[in-house]
Formats: sequence, structure tokens, C-alpha cells
Amino acid sequence: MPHGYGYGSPWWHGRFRGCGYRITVPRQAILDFLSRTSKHMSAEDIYVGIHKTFPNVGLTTVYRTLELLVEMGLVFKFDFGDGRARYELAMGPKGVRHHHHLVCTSCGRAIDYTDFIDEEKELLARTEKGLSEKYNFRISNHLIQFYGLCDKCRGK
Amino acid sequence: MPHGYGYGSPWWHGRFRGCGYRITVPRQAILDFLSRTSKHMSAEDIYVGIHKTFPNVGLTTVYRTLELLVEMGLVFKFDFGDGRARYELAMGPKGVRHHHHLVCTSCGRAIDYTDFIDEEKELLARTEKGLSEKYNFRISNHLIQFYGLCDKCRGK
DNA sequence: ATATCTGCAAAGACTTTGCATGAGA
DNA sequence: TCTCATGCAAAGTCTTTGCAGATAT
Repeated sequence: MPHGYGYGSPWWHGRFRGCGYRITVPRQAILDFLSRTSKHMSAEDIYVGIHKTFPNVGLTTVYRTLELLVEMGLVFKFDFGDGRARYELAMGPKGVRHHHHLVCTSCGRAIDYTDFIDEEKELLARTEKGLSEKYNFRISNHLIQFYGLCDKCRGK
Repeated sequence: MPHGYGYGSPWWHGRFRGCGYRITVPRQAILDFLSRTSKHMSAEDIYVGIHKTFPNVGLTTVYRTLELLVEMGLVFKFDFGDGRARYELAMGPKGVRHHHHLVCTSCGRAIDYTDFIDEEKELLARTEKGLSEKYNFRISNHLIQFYGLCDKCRGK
């Protein structure tokens, strides 16, 4: 069981304890919710999504938890240009699912794609190495997004 | 004179008239200001920057003008993760200067880089073509950013 | 002449902060 | 027990909108 998904503690419990962070109901609810979806959720989406089951969890806690998860590297934060941040789990049950986004500039819809990832990975690895050395940066992450009009919005 | 920089009208006058947009003092001031800098400016940076010379130009107009320029494709809008948008001219006097950004996640500083652009261009062209066909998207733009710690922030 | 543009003030939207209470280890 | 986490309310920031007056063509 690669990432510890089973009947015991979720795999991220150790990660929390290692950092001195507490395992609380809201944090479990948020991580559980994110692990059950493959969409890009806003803070409010998450708040609404867990509200039926956990009505006591406030929007503030959602924001604070997401900030923590992003800092821990468990969650990625995206900006699709509509003024609200989107979040998604960095790794799913099947491990890291490397992908990027195709964002419609008209309706804001974002599509995941995984095409060309292998070639891309190779170029990115080289680029990261080169940039790290040239600019003395410690690169930890990258973002690639394509913008355009989705099929539905092209007709307009 | 490739882009019309000289003693006559700036090259973008025609572009404005072609769209039915008027050439006004604030618009000229903002485009002129952006063309004199190579940095990534926030709306307020621009407002402050032109305020000495054009004290009557309000922040609202800066926002409205930037929105227009982005829509026209004359200006790119970026998000470096600190909650305020940054803008830069899409093309300078020497034509399009294709580059991407290296963003420090600690201090927010953004560095332009143009390394690996040629290889990248080729891969991007193929990727764009493939994605356009597969997802029926009309891709018009892309964004690539690397995140990490800059040399100054690595010491901390 | 007239449709567009502008500035000010106010509103809007998302996110963060203060602080007393509650809960995990 | 004792520090960390939470919820609520309020504040903070960036950005957008309404509207009357000004401006470009």
C-alpha cells in the first residue's frame, strides 16, 4: 500500500506529527475532502463541501489549514485569473500526478492535461538546473498554464 | 523604424484607432511609463509612477486602462502569489522579448530569464498544437514560472 | 455633437487578523 | 496541563462599479 491508504492512520499523520502540527477534525476533514475530488477547489468550495458533515468548521479555518498544507507541500495553490485561489492535493492515492492546466479566459474553466509531460519533464529538469546555477536560486516548484478559449466559448 | 518609435505617433496609435478606442492622456501616460521600465509593475506602482507628471490620473483609470491593454494584448498580467497583479508591456521597442519568471517564494522578488527559450519554444509549439486539437481549445498564450528561494533568502 | 473616457467615492470580493474559547498530545 | 488550533467578528487589501462631469474625434 504505497501511501498508507488503508484501515490505519492516513499516510499524512506522520508528516503532521513530524512538524509538530496537531491532527484535528478540520484538518482531517479538509484533507479527506480534497483527496476525494480531482477538481480545483476554492476555499469556499471546500468550506461548503465539508459543511454538511462538519458544520462547525469555519471558513477561516479552511483558509488557515490550506495555508499550512501549501507550506507543507501537501497542497498546490493555483491562480486561474478570476480572483480566487484554487487548491488541489499535491499527491493522490496513486502518488504524484504531474499535470498542468488549460485555462479558458472566457469562462474560467480549467482542464487538467498530462500530455507531453515526459518531454516537458526533461526540458524542465535541464532548465531548472541551469537557472538554479545561473541565478543562485533553489528552485522547488514550477507552474505551467496555457490560456485560450475552450470549445464552448469559441462559438461566441 | 520597425515599431514606429521616433518623432511621429507611437506605433500603438493605429492599434487603438483600429479598435475604436480613444487616445487619451492617461492611456498615453501609462503606456509610456510601461515602455520606460523593464520591471513588473503593480497597478499602484504605475499610479505612483505617473502621478508626479500626471497628478489627475486616478487609480481607477489605471486599473481600467490595464484591463483594456491586457485585452488588446499589449500588456501581460502576472500573478506572483502576493495578492496583487503585475503588469508588463508585451512588446518593447525591440519587438517581443519572450521571457519567463523566477519567483522567490520568500521575498516575492521576480527575476526575468530568457535561458532555454529556444528549446522551450519548440516544445511549447508542439504542446500547444497537441492540446489545441485534443481539447478543442484555441490557445492564445501560456505562462511558465519557477518558484524557489533567491540567493538572498537562502541564507535565512 | 456625441459616444467614450475619467475621477471620485462607494461598494464588492477574497483573505487575514484579534481574541477568547476549545481541544489535542 | 499547556500549548496549539478554532470560530466568530471585524478589519485589511486589492479591485470593480456607479455616476456626473470632462474629453476625444
